[in-house]
Amino acid sequence: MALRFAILGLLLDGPSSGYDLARRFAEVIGAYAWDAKHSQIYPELRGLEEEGLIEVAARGARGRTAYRCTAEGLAELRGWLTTPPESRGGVRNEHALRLFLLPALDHEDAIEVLRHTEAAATAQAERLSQEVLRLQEATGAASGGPLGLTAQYGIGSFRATAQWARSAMDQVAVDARAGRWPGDHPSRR
Amino acid sequence: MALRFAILGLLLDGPSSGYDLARRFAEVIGAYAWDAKHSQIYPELRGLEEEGLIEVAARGARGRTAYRCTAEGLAELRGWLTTPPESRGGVRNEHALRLFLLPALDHEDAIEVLRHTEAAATAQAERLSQEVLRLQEATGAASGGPLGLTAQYGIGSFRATAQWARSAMDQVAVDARAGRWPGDHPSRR
DNA sequence: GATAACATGTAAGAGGTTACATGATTTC
DNA sequence: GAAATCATGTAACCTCTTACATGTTATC
Repeated sequence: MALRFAILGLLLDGPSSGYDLARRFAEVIGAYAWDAKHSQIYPELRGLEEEGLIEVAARGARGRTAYRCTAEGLAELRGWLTTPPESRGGVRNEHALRLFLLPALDHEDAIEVLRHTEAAATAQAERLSQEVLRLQEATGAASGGPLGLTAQYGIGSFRATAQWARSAMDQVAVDARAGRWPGDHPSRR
Repeated sequence: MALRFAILGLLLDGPSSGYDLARRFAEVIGAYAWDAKHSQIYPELRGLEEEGLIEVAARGARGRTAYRCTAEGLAELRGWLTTPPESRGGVRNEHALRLFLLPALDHEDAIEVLRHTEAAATAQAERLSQEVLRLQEATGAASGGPLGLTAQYGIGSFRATAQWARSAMDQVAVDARAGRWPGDHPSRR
């Protein structure tokens, strides 16, 4: 379901071909919010056109077909955005899973993994901060535009992760000293 | 790939049947880290057994088959945990996507959505805080055990989201007053 | 004896990835 | 003219969800 709305949203920035969309997924949004390959995009575009949510805006060389979002498409997207996701069921977050499984490692390895987590999250937050500055300059908007807002969200998440990792290292060390770290006793689990 | 490691990790807490695992996914871990249904779990258990990563620990009434993690299974899990995810490609986060698409809404609806986001994130953080307190009491560990650590991670993420949403509301308001909010001008996009 | 909970299984289909495949145009 | 890039398509395969299906044991 989400893919079609991602496409509708991207088409609001101007007519795009499947090829254009694939590039924007791969180069930009794929790193922040949602990813998709061309093999998924082209069939979806056909579906969206059949439903009247997008229409052909132009045909160019090499069989290029650019689409635009119709009024119906915009209405559909707005409807989806203003309906809160029912959710509450079924997180599927590999990062969180890895953290949850950390007690399978002995405390030294666990701390090592947390060190990596902390370093990676800090680096990501740093990278996005640069990105936001660049976007604010480029757009002139306080938010740095839609990408700026999303990037700011990413910064907050990564900083929270880094902070959590530091605190978790301490807690693992404390538990390990007290002989309470599960991964140090694989036999009696 | 992740499912098999989730199962191996769960089996470290003691022998479990597919039914037991399904319940733990549905009632606990599914809300924090990873979810799976029994229709996925049973075939995976068969695969893991064929590969020697788990073995039958007991057979009980009603065809119940409990498995335990073998030494090979633990080694496999530890290998996966200590190998950093290559990632860098292909986020698939519906929440982030929704935030990214926010500029498709007029500024009033966008702020309304952000208000919801803020309220929901705050409530989740609150709920998890209670949970951590409970886990710390129950386990006697500073971390509150593996679930406690994962829950703390969740708290940090939700607080970051709530904070971001407050800041985003301000920025949308500023951009809207300056006539720079894209969703207020659907025609000239 | 009925009902709830335990326990496992299969099948159809959506969503997604990787790989294979093809051809047109631009650029050097 | 070769190579890179543009541009689209298909097929096999994996993961996951939903629904259908079946039988057993405990509890009231």
